[in-house]
Amino acid sequence: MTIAIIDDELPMRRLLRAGLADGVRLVEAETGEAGIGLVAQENPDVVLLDLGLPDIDGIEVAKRIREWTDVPIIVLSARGQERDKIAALDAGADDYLTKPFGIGELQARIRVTLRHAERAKGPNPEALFESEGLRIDLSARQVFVEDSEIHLTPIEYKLLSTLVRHAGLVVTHKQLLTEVWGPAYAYEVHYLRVYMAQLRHKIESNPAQPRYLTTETGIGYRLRFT
Amino acid sequence: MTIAIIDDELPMRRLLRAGLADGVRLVEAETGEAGIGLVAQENPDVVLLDLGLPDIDGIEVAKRIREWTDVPIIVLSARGQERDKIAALDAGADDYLTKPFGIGELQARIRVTLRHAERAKGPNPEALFESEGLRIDLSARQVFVEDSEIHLTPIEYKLLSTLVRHAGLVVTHKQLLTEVWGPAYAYEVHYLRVYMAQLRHKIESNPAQPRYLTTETGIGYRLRFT
DNA sequence: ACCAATTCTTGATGCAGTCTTGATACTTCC
DNA sequence: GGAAGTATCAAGACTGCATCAAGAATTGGT
Repeated sequence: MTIAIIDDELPMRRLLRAGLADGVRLVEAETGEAGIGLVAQENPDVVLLDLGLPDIDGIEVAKRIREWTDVPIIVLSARGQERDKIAALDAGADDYLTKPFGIGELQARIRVTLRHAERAKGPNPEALFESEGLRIDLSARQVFVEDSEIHLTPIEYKLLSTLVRHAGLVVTHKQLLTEVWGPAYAYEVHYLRVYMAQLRHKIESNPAQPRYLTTETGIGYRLRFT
Repeated sequence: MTIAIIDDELPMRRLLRAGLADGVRLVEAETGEAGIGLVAQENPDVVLLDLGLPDIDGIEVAKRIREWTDVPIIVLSARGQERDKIAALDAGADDYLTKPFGIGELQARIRVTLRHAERAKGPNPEALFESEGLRIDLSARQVFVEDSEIHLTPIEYKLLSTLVRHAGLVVTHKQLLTEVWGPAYAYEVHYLRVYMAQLRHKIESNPAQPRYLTTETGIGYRLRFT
């Protein structure tokens, strides 16, 4: 069992260390960026996240982590405002505790998330797609073609990452549109065509005969493995 | 979407009705026993549970519900003691809000539980037909013949998947036509002939003497196992 | 707060793949 | 042997796809 702590305050980390030490491996980060990297590297079972980080906002950290993993995130924050809680929970957090909190309650809430994880566990989605000349790292938000990094616009990246999360499977037009542009755009198939063309130009060596981003006529698109 | 409320205080139930009314069906019970029956009967998507019930304790209600279902339980309680929270969470509750709480926070926490439930449903089981040289994976929308993938057009695929869903059984002309082309085409048997021929050419090694896609003269077609 | 650069949206066009339809030959059962 | 049901082939109609390009909106830097 591994628990990741993303918090810049040493006293809080000490408290957590003292309260969680039994048979658990703790890994810690003091900034948002470091925290995201830590989660990507350690693949912990639970993430304890403070909102008041020195670099990026905790909400943003939660969103970034949610881009590639469903690991339980429990927010520990001094902010008790309702709008902070709602924002954090909707950003992908699984629970929200206001400081100060009892360590026993935190332990109980960790047990709840583990119970959920136990029930939900299946083929965990890979945070990395790698195939010959193409490498896509969802946790680092980086795409490499033949070992050189490629710049993608936000929509291009979101579209590609959606395909990566379902790598090998057909993803329907509707599914892509709702996940990338939102439910209101579920039938704007033209957008997909434009952006698939752009992605192919950036990723494929011969965009007219794609190796990776293949068309499933009448259905959607697919990211092929080989 | 159905939400079950187990609470004996009318003002609280009124508050919840007002705050959750949008497109949600609310079912209510005032006692623990009635609440357990309600959950069993209505099979709600979320249960909101008060701990201070007139008959049995809320903790006990949570345990009883957990004996047969994983439906999300959110405890709403006036008791703010840590030991109550721990007891409730360990009894099977998924979240614990202390009264008074903001209705917005409750809505957000309900969204979290629904997210979890969505994820726990997981990939649909047994969407796979496999027999000697033929493999059909409905979830990936892929068809393999002798380990090499076969490309099917949308109608071809829909037709084959309909046969797969009734693998081994005879599927009538009418049934196939209504499921693939729609009710308006229920008697266009000619379409079936054309597409069955195409499917056989793609799937059978000897289309004139089909091993898998067999004709049931006057009735329909069948996908044989061996 | 402004300007420049990037990114997003939208329309138009040619093309490829898919569907529909008709004609014809074959098979099976009575 | 005839009739109903079935298989096959092929061409035109049609839908869906790729691509280019220009104006609108947004973003980032000063």
